Amino acid sequence: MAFTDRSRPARDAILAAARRRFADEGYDRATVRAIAGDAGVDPSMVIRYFGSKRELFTAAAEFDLRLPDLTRVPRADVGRTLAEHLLLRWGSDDALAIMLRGAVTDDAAAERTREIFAGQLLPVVAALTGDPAGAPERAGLVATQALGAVLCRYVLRLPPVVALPDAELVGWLGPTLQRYLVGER
Amino acid sequence: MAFTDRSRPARDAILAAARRRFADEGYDRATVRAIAGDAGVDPSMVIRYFGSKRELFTAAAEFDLRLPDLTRVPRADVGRTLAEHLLLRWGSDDALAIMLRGAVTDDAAAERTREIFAGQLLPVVAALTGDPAGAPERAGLVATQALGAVLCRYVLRLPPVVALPDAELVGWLGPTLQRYLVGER
DNA sequence: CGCAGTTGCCAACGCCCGTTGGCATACGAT
DNA sequence: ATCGTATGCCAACGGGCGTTGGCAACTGCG
Repeated sequence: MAFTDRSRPARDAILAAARRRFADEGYDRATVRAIAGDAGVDPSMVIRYFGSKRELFTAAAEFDLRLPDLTRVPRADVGRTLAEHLLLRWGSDDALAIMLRGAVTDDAAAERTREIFAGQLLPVVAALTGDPAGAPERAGLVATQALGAVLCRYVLRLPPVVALPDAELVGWLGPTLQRYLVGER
Repeated sequence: MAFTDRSRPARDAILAAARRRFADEGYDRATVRAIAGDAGVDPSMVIRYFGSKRELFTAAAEFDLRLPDLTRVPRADVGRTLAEHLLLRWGSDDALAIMLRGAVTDDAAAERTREIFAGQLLPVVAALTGDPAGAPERAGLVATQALGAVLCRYVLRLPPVVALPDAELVGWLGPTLQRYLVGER
């Protein structure tokens, strides 16, 4: 069975609703029925169009972090540039919340997170550093600080971290990322 | 209804099994039935002794991070000391995994995390810094790095972060925490 | 026009969940 | 020894879940 353009609005609505629900509630709590309700669609259509709840999640968790090419910014600014990008772009988007909430809940989603890490963050770091052997380690360190910040700010909502203005947070995190990216070992 | 010492072994077994399950699977996936099975007990006993699944979680998530008194270590070593404590103590324990997995899944658990943050980490930081107004901000920053490291290492299991030896990880994270704790703003 | 195939809706299935109530059994205070 | 009560087990409940199959309505191609 194939799908025609006629069902595009429905499929798009389902995907949008799924992203919102998965981001807000995580994999387990976001129910197919609720997603269908948000999308104004029957639950059975969700299964028809996406196969299963898990496949729907996979489709919803497909995203491009669009990391900047750090080789094109002055070497002294790479930490700040990355921090800005992570907090401003990822913060406003649901992408990272989906990723975190899903990854913590679901093993398949955790695997997906590792893929995104290996496929998107690691290459950027590897291209930047003159230390190819140390690239995975450096990328991992960057992840600890970047994901930790997103976690505390957008998922746990720790009050002082939420209250901190973007610029100030970038001011703190930038040097940390700078050191992890290109600092001495 | 009160409980006698006779049921202590059962209650302890339930609590231990709950900690393991909540840490491994998060709040939603850890079922009362599975916990009871692990503890060698009927599911109904879990409810009888703890009231409900949520109350069981609350009991299981009750823990003391036993943060060191940083005012008793040389000021230059506070970052490294804290990093060591977080990774070595929290890493070997299930406590933080319960906290993270629960907090991401469940609103009540997220609130609990905020309480632990405010009740245990913040005072340590406040006692340390000469900058009382900046203490919450500094504690928040420490949380981003510390929880991020635990997240990447023990929950997401990012390979490079898992592979990094404890000592080396402490070597990277120590200076970061040092700057957040007592560095210039 | 006729027909194959997509769409949408409805009802239902089977499953597992947290939770409850009842009923023997074993204890411990009196 | 007796009795109140805590313990343990069993069976069941109501409910929500993901998923399935069938059936009407509509579409677009020949």
